Amino acid sequence: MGYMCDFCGEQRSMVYCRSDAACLCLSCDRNVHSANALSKRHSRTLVCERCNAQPASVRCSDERVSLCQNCDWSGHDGKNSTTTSHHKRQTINCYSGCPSSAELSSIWSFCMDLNISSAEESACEQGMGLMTIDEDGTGEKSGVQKINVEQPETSSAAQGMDHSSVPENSSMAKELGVCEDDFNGNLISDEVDLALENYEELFGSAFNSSRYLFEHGGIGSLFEKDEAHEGSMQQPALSNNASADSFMTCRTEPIICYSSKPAHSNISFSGITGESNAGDFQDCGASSMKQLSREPQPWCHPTAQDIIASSHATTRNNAVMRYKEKKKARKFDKRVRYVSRKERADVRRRVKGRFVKSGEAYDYDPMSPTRSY
DNA sequence: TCAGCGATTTCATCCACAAGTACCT
DNA sequence: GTAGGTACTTGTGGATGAAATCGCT
Repeated sequence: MGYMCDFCGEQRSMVYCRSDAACLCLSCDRNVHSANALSKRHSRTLVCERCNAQPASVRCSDERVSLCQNCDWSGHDGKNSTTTSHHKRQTINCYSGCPSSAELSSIWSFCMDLNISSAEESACEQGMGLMTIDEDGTGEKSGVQKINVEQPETSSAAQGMDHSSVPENSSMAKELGVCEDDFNGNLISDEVDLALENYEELFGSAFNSSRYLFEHGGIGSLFEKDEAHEGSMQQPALSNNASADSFMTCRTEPIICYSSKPAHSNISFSGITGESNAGDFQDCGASSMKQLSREPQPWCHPTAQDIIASSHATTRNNAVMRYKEKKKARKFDKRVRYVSRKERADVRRRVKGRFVKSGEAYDYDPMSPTRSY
């Protein structure tokens, strides 16, 4: 199972383009970003080798992996391991333009550590060799621009958010959109929507990988801190009285509302549109939750009431997280369903952004930015 | 604390037309 | 059941303006 290039789907993705929100192999990166002047300006960086979904911001020289901010936090926050927090980390610079692998090596001194197979490298290089790069005449071979990324704060500083900026508990819950159940205890979808958005804004890039979540202790691990803090097991749900601290200590967004009803019957996702297919619904829906609810949860205490309550809360939590993942993907990853139509639209002439009939006057031609009048 | 106002951001809309889909013969 | 023809629907991206939001007084 690899994390393949979003463009060719053949090579392993190495580079993350923020502008395109896409993970690309080196060859496609160079290919795509040599297409025009605008694409050349796209800021790219390595893709996180842990979650394979976010742009890497630091390189851990001890583990020899590139990590995004979230994975850096989770891996080096000193809570998982007292040793990892002392790992040496190096800022990963972004770049633009169309650098060769050699130039990338100059940008990233650790580039020699990258796990590029020789075959892959050669394939990429071969691909690069086939490309014609439109130089900008500055004498810079490929117009590569090195962009400094902000030095990530120390893990502890980053981890320990400035609580002074956090609203009061009640208002915090309101800020986060922690939903007030209606009289039936139902989750109000719009408020969930708001909650997730606000949470992302507050916490920066989201910790969005459920796979990672399960690999690192499962959902139960989310509440370990609460458990320790509270001294007793609480249901992993947050009521209106949920403390802000509990939000802050759970980066994995257990923004959920406890309901006495089965979770899957309460959640309606306003974000689901006509574009969503059946699989989308299933993905957010009850089937997986039913399955989860049958599975023993690690945090459950053996009272029947707790088991039922925790199970409901857990399924709801899981559903919200899955919904959040999907929403994030939907928000940042505009999906082109028909490439041919996109290609057509990309070359169409326009007047003030609107398509015009062929042969008529236009003020914008994507193929040659000239005017017909 | 609230209202008012300008600045900034977000989002829906428009356009032409090839491709996809549904229906009929 | 299959093939061909016709009519209708869908989906693309950039510019734009309306609406929402923000920040300041």
